[in-house]
Amino acid sequence: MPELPEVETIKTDLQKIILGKKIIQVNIYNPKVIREPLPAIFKKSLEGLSIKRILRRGKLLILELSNGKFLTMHLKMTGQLVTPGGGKSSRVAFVLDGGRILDFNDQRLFGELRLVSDWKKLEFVQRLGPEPFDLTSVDFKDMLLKRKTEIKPLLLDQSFISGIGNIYAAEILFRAKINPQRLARSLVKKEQLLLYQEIQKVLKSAIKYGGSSVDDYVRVSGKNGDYARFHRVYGREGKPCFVCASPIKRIAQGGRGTYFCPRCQPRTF
DNA sequence: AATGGGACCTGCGCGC
DNA sequence: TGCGCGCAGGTCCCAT
Repeated sequence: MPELPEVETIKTDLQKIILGKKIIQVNIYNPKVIREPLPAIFKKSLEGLSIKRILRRGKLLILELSNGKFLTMHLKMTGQLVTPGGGKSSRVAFVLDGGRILDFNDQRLFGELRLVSDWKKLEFVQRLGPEPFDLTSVDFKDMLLKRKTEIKPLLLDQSFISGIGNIYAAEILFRAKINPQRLARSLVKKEQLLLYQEIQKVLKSAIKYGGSSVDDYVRVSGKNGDYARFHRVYGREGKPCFVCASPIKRIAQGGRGTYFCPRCQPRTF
């Protein structure tokens, strides 16, 4: 799915298109993605409301509505928000005033839509760690020292830091020249700072280029994000490292693929 | 606290 | 062409 840069891109795309628009009709093609309230209530409550503000927290997208409630959307692995609608894996369609249709597509049905009175009270949100751009390097260093885990799975842990997913964890560690299996608390000061800086740089740059279209992710217009061409390791198993030409390696960590360059990111313990 | 496994789902690409 | 397997951007839940 969309990680922070993709959700941020969708947020700004949506702001240009649906801000202030009224939701005329909600068509539910697969009720599974509606987590609360019951689908019929969800539909009825939303119809007639307009969209006041669009926010993001971690990988969660939040639409503030004219009655003060919030529509939260988590795209998980394959969720998309696209207009015009009509996609084949459309699960919910929002018909807006003016006739525009915003589709929530989700091939794998992991995505979650909720209509709630306070998004900040969601358990999922309560557990989220800091936003990367709100975090200071001093705090980040402290956080690293407290953790005994391998650094790569830690970057994926949304209660540690929110918004980083499998692609950007790999890209960030490559640029910081840190082996993904290093223990968080084993990083020396210089590495801690470099990691902090690369988190900021990679995420900002990915936002600037509209995110990474690897599998399903597309922008609201249906067009691809443009950051994948800057990927240096993700999905490049066996291919030569752009820096040193050694083959990129893939290992499993916590059941997920990790890509890295064994030469640029050596295991120095 | 941390780690490992499986679950939730659908679809794609690969080797045979 | 068909089949079985591994894999996929995320998160939750359970067991150890």
